[in-house]
Amino acid sequence: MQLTRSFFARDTLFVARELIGKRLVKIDAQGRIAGIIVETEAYRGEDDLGCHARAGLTNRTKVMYSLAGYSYIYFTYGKHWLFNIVTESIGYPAAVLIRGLLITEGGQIVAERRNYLPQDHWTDGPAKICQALDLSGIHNGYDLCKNGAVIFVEHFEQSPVKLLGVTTSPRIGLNSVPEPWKSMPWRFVAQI
DNA sequence: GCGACGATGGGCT
DNA sequence: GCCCATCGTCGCA
Repeated sequence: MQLTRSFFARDTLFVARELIGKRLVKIDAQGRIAGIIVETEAYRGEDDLGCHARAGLTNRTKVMYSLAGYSYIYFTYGKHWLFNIVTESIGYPAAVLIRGLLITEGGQIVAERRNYLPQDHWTDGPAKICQALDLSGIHNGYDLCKNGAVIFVEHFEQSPVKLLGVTTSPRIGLNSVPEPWKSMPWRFVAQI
C-alpha cells in the first residue's frame, strides 16, 4: 500500500527511522524496479548546518520547503544525483536522504544500469540508487503520494526480509560541517 | 563575476 | 585506502 502524505508530514527523525524496511518503487518504460530501504539520513531545518537549507530558501532548496512526500533530487560532485523525500509541514525545510536499498524487483534492469557489478554494489550508496532507478533532476519535485505516482514508497503486508533492528550513527560525508551537527546520530541503518 | 567545494563513486595502488 | 573527476550552487567581492 502506497504511503500517504501523513506518513511524511511528521518529525524527520521519525520518518527516517520508519522508512527503514519500507519498499521504494519506480515504474518506467523499462519496467518496475523495487527495493527495501535499508539506510537513510535525516536533514532538517535551517539551523542544521549539515542540511542544504542552511542557505535558506533558494532555487535549489525550495522543494524542501514544499509539501511532504515530494522528491528532492539534487546534483553533486559534478556527476552524481541524490534522492531525498521531503518531510514535515510546508515552510519547514527538511528531507530524508535514501542511502541504501536491497533490490527485490527489476534486478535485470538494475544489473544493466549498474554495469553488471556484483549485486552488493548495485544500490549501497545514494548516487548508486539514482543510477539503478534512473532518477535525476527531471524527477525533482515529484509527488510520491499522488494517485498513479510512478515513484512511491509502500509498506509490506509481509516483508520478505527480516529486520533485526535499526542502528544509528553520524551522517556520512559532513566533513567540514561544525559540531554539533556533524555528529548528530541522524543516520539510520537496518540490521538484517 | 568568480572561486571554493560538496549529503560520491569508480578506478588504481 | 587514496585520489580525483566534474559542475552547480552559494558566498563574497
